[in-house]
Amino acid sequence: MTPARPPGRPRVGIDAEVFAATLATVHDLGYTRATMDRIAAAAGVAKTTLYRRWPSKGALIADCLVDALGPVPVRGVDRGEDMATAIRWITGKIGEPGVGAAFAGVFVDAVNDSALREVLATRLQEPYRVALQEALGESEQRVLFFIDVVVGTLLHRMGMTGAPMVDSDVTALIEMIGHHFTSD
Amino acid sequence: MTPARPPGRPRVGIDAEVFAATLATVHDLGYTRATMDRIAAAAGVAKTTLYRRWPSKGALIADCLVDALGPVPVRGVDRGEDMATAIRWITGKIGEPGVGAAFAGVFVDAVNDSALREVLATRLQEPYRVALQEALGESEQRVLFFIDVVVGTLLHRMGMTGAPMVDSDVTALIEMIGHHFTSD
DNA sequence: TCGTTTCGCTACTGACGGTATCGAAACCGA
DNA sequence: TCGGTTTCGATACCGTCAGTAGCGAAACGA
Repeated sequence: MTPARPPGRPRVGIDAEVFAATLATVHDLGYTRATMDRIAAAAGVAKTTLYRRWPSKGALIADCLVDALGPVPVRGVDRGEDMATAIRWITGKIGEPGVGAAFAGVFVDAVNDSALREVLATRLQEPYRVALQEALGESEQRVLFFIDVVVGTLLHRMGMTGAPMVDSDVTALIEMIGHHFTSD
Repeated sequence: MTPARPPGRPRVGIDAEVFAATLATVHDLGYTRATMDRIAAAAGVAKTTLYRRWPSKGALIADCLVDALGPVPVRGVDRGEDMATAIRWITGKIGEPGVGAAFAGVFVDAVNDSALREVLATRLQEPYRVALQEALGESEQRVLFFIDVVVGTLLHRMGMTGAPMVDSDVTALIEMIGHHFTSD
């Protein structure tokens, strides 16, 4: 049932090394200084190889984030618990080295790049929107609002101060949102 | 008491035209394509003149935003009313042509530019933080949290969809925040 | 008219995203 | 061992854009 391996030189597992090198470079130098040349050098790969696998820097970062984030850990039994879990999960992820800076950087790039915005909306936001809609039993509009508030708040703090949000504010965020989504 | 006019060619009111040209260019072409050459051309001014008055593109955009936003219209009598007023005010401003894109663009630039982040924090956020602290009678931490939630949410929606937040979601944001800040 | 300051213009540098080309490496099947 | 196929590496290159240098001219006050 496994498709026959195509002939030619195989695509060895370069993605993992590229993703790691991308996050490390972004963590060290920031999003704008993390050039494709530097990422390629850090991964021990030619720059042309990057462009053979990803159409643009934004697409590489987006895929890197998809890989770094993984699925949202919700179980679908208790709505309030799932919301708190999701908020603490994404807070922790954004606090990981390079993830927050990469997130904010690609998000900014997307503001004036409709193609990248499409990539971001479909590859990043869409899976989490669907998962949260099922787990929380909320409408699409309310889940999108939930994502806007959580991610927007965390990224704004990250962009303004350069550091992730402190725990007491995360707790306040959880209480505020939880109260809003359970008061009806 | 007015300081004697210095000799030499006077600095005529170029700022207003430059700010208008900046917002118009950003509105037409987006943040990244709004190059300093294009802004200068739209303002009928040489590019070198821009760099004589602002040290970088980010600083120009930041000053342009300060000019476009103006003071926050709070009166300091009713806390809930002032919060709703402030939220609707910044929502409307971000929805104005070019303001939202400029805001998101300079915010992204600032993520990896500590100098620009300093400019943004002091020239943009600081005055509003002080005004809101006085009007709302809240601590610095809670006002900064308030700003993170409001601006972050609006910018995230703007960046993800390319359009400002619809009115029903703005109302939900006001209710959620108002409830959170008056429940103790 | 002279001194001072700002402006416009042209040309330039350096960095970066992205592309083109060509030869070599890595695999499969025969 | 030997072609066929595909991917990779290296180098060179283009276009764009932020930011700078230098010079002459314009706009004032005295």
